[in-house]
Amino acid sequence: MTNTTLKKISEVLGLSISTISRALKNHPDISEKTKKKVVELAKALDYEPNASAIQLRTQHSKIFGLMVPTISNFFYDSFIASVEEESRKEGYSLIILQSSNNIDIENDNLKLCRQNRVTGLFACLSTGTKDMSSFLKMKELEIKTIFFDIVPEITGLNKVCMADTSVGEIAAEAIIEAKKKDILAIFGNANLSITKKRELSFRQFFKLKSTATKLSIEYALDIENATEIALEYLTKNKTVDTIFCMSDEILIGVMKAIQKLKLNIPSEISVLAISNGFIPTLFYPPITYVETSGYKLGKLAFKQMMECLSNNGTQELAFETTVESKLVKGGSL
Amino acid sequence: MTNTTLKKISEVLGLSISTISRALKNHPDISEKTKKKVVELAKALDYEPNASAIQLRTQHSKIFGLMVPTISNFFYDSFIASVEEESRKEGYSLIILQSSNNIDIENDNLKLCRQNRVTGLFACLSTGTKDMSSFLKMKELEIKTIFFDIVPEITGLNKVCMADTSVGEIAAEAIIEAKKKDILAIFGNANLSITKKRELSFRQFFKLKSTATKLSIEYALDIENATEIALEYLTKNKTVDTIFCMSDEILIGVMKAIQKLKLNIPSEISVLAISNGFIPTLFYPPITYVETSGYKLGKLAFKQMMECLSNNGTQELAFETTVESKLVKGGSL
DNA sequence: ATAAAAGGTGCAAACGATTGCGAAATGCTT
DNA sequence: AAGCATTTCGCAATCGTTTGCACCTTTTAT
Repeated sequence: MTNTTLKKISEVLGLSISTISRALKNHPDISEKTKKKVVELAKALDYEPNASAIQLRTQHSKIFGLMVPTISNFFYDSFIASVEEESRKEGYSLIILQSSNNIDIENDNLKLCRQNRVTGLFACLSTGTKDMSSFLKMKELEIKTIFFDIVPEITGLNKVCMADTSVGEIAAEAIIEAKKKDILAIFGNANLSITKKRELSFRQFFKLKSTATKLSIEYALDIENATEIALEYLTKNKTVDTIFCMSDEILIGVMKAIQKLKLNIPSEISVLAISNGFIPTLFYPPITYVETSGYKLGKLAFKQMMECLSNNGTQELAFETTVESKLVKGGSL
Repeated sequence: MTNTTLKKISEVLGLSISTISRALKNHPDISEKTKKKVVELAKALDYEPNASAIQLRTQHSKIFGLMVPTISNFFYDSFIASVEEESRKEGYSLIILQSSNNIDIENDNLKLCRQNRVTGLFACLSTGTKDMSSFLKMKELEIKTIFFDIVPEITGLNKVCMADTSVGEIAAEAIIEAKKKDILAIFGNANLSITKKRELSFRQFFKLKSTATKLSIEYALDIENATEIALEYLTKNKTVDTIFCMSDEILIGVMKAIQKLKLNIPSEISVLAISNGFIPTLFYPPITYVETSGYKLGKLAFKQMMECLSNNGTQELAFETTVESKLVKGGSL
């Protein structure tokens, strides 16, 4: 029962609740003298406003939701960390949710967000999400949603992504510049738009700039699968001089194969990855990678969220923005 | 304005708000016929209770807070993922907070938890936390707090930890069994109780079981520092046959040194780590490690939280529980 | 037939804060 | 000293839900 409320303060001071409320908000109606008294007592009594009451009254929650397929992921955890930082600065709390790539859980999570009347939602779609109706329901409730990384294909929504097209091109350009001739490129889930974009731009850049390069494309389901693919190419087909990895998972799988075969990087095999930047530095020489920063994407997503919120009422804008990427040279290419 | 409330339902049905409320909660006072009508309309109107209103009325939030020094960490992210899973099952939401090892932020975060009237808090102390008063304030407000991983030294609090003593012993035992004779053991921040426990038990086990072993102890501040230390020992002092790493960070640093020197594992140098299990598998051969599972710790912490909550009122119990650990053999020892 | 006991429902207060509006108190003008 | 503006504050409704209590029907017992 140590909870201090406006009422308690008002009783002690013999003032009305509304006066206390206004004094604490520095309302011009209240005299400096009163304000001072109130603020001092509030501090002494450790007054902390009840968020539920405020939310109920103002219909405004100071809470954001953030849903990812999984928290344990180099990209997402830095994204989360980034958004959390900004949220705190703005006085918002963050409710974190994992969908585990399960559509039922995803919907449950959305419901939780609605029940908590979150002000906004940062959402990364789970792999299998086709039906966007739950998300559209958020829109009806005026819960601003920013989609990131894995985003719906329909238009008219707020989305932030890595500039996947340029990511593919940067990677291809780096390989061509290094004069590599026989490339094994391993991509992830072929159904995701992110994979499609990266692969298409990667391929097209080669077609455009270097006809002399041999390009083998494979898709890996997980780390083990990437290892298998790499092992097969590296043992059977000894001509491959470079392996391109679309993600950290694939890089990890490929590196297992390379270490197992005790191949020297880059003299015997070159490696290039698309990565958040952590995994590539675990190896020696560090792997050269095209940076896709969850941290930067988080900052962008947050910025966009704040714009959505400030742009309140007027017209319903929807942006699609991207984070540009760059090549970070290690010693593997 | 698509928000359905009890009031709206009551108006449509010509019943009172209280009847709707009770019908939806399956209260025995309400007739089956009425219940059916209400439930159906609620579904049709997509009724979703307003969490703020419920919290305000019941003084009970269905929200947990979870604070870690940083989200981007193999151990913490799996801990978070684990707690999130359980929370969802129980209908709780999770507010995630990072302290960034900054005491001011830590206090801000605690304040956020208080304002949101979280039901419980999972807290991992930041490195510099000496003053526990903010945490004790939580206790006054009857916010159940479970400390994990890095916990306060004072007693009478709920704590869950890895069984750090046995972790040290398991590691020492594995090294002795492998008949290693010249060990470099690198630990982390020497001020943390977790470091002290692990080091002490590690040391004592050697003193007890193997007097013939040479043991060099060092402390690394970060990844780079670990690399430096390892490089120095491995180049100057060629007799070291095993490196023990207290954490993933240190393992990463050490592996950089080993890869740089192109030393063969385990023929030229053996490695043993304490780890969550992810990093060790990135290398070939996989590193042998003593498992400290953030996932398991999360499950334990959650269980303890639920016990705290159910044990409501009666007596104020405080438990200190631990997760046992085990050796996971790779090929590095 | 009548009183008592269920059964079904509604009233109204409460949770803690915000806010439009009105009222009292003060100061100023002439 | 009377009138008016300004400053300072309180009243009361409201947000959506829960819940103790009272009320009105039925049914059941006598």
